[in-house]
Amino acid sequence: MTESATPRPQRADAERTTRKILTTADQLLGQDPTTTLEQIATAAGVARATLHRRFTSREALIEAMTVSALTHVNEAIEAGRPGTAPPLVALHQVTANVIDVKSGWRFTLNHTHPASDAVSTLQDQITHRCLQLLARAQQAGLLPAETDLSWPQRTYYALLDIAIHEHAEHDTNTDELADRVVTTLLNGVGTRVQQPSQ
Amino acid sequence: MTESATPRPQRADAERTTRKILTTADQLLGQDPTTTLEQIATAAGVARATLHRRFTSREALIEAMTVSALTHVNEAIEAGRPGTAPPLVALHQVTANVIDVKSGWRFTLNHTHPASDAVSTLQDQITHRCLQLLARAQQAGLLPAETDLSWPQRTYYALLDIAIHEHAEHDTNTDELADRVVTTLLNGVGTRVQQPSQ
DNA sequence: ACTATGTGAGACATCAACGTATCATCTCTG
DNA sequence: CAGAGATGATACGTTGATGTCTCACATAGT
Repeated sequence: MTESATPRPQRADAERTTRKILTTADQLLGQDPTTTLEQIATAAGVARATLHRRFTSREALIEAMTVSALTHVNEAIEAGRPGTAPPLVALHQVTANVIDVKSGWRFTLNHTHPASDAVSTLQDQITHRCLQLLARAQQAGLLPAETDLSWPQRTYYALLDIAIHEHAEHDTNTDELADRVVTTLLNGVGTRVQQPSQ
Repeated sequence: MTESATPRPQRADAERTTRKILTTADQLLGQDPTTTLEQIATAAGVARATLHRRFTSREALIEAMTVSALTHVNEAIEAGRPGTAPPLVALHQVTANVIDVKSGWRFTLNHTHPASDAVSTLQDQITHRCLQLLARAQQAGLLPAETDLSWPQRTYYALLDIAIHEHAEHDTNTDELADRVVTTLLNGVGTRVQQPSQ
């Protein structure tokens, strides 16, 4: 399912260039969404013409970035075995993997772009896997049985974002961050016992 | 401290226009950061020339938006008496107020702009008040004593963002959202509360 | 009612980003 | 090695956002 149906196999050379452009673009656009295509090309070490040869327009570039990023995230999630490993284990593993991958796609994955069909398919897959994992956690008694999972999901996403930020800024260890995310998700940041105030 | 040192008092008429431009700009830029000044002007019901008269450039507009938004947030926080009310009460009240205000400044408050001196002053005030509130919560035993407050702070911000999103999308009741934010912040979404054994 | 101030409409100039095309040169792939 | 493919450099045309200016008209504030 990876690249079985490619009509024209791209030259290895070119593929590297494409990847370089995509990652560089995310990096620059993350700092400033109005970054010029020329700036992106220069930073990627290619001529502006080359960038235009690959991506007919800015939109096309962002679309490609989105597809690439979502694909990587999907793979990262899948590598955590969210459907089979014990919920707590899967939760940690998936979290760690996603933190690593998402750190490289901070712009692409944060702004909600118009979403083509290819993109929304990938997004649905991610959402589905996430909800599946949370549901399994729920069945295992980690989450209250009657809870609507959308709030936990949003919370999980938000905590992931924090962790990704920390990861990118301070190079904090991924596993430590994953642990903090999972712990905070399940237990919050408060003290365990309800204290008699004062 | 509001407008004591204004050299030329703006006409009431004009002030309304200014406000309208600022809020409209946030709304449109939130949907698409590349929105044209002309689109903003049109949506605000003014001529493009008028917008240019008020704000010499796009940068100046965003700067003004930022100052305005941060000022409102500051007031919203202050209205929750974060320094004097009982921590849990203040936490809820501040949260509710901020949700309401921030809902109207989703673009401005989400992108980290270059930060002028005026802006960073306001940001510092906000950060300070937030940390002050969390520290009081910590002293009251709501947070573990030895914890570094930066993670709770980030978590709080993130949960606020979720709530604001919900508020803007589904018109969910502010107090309900504030409650959910505070509860999630302190307890997480897991089933941990009354489960001493098993 | 009078005046300073704000506004809309439109014309105008500018400029940077974008997109395309060409050609010489290089590099992969078989 | 040979040819197909990829790239860099450069030039060119187009477009749209931006910023400025003018003038007639409206509106607020007194």
